[in-house]
Amino acid sequence: MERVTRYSPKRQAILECICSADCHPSAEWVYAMLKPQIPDLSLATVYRNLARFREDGVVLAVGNVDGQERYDGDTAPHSHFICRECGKVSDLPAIEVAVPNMATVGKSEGCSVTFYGCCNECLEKTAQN
Amino acid sequence: MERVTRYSPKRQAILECICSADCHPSAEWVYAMLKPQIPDLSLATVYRNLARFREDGVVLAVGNVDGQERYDGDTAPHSHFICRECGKVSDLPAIEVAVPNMATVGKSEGCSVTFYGCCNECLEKTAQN
DNA sequence: ATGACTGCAAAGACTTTGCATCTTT
DNA sequence: AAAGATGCAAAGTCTTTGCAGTCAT
Repeated sequence: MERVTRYSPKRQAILECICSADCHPSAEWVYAMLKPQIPDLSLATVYRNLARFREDGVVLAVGNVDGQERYDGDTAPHSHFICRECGKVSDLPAIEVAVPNMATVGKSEGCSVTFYGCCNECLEKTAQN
Repeated sequence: MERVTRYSPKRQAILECICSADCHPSAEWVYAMLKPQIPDLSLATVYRNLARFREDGVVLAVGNVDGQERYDGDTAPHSHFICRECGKVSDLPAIEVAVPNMATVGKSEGCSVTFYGCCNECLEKTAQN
């Protein structure tokens, strides 16, 4: 009953694209990025593989920005900063988080720490006006 | 250029519903909850007011669970636990978070700490089988 | 009266899915 | 050959929006 995973150049390309990107890309972004090199790539394939990667824990979902889910190929623990103006997602160091009452609600398997605000680029733009 | 906010019994009901709920409801949930008491309530009205509340900071978006955004009427700082099995959202105490490199990326205006795992109810169900 | 609020239905946006075809093993 | 992977287009979901009627001030 084991599901076999076969090699696929497209899957490989999608994974490498996410892992080499430093922008925490969306499915659409990955698609747009690879389409020139792989003309017969389908957006559905990107979505299908992204879902697979997430199941396998190879990739993490960072959160929804302007309606699109953003992914991170870096699974090492760290936190994020999301700009409310331009939607840019930046990395921040990992933070030690521990909650006393955890046992009262359930068993934690992961934690996401996300800061929201205005990135430096957008702050500058605002200051200029 | 000021936008005036008029009184509306439906808006009032929606806000009270969210604030009195302890389940971090979705738009659909609020609608289903109020529909019996307010038969001519429209789902669009729930969405419109939810968006307004969020703009005004009266309500917070907790995150997307199974495709639906969940809201929290408690704006006091605290963290959340989301069960991957049943989607239940539970409250946890606030956590002190501070990141050294914050200034390198932008100006933080808020922070969200969310734990993911399996809630106690689901753990029990799994254990029984 | 004026402008805000709402219902309804249509439109939008993102993501998933069915099916025939192509690939990998 | 068997089963997985993909393209394409259709379908699904959640959410937003246009418009005309209703309501608060």
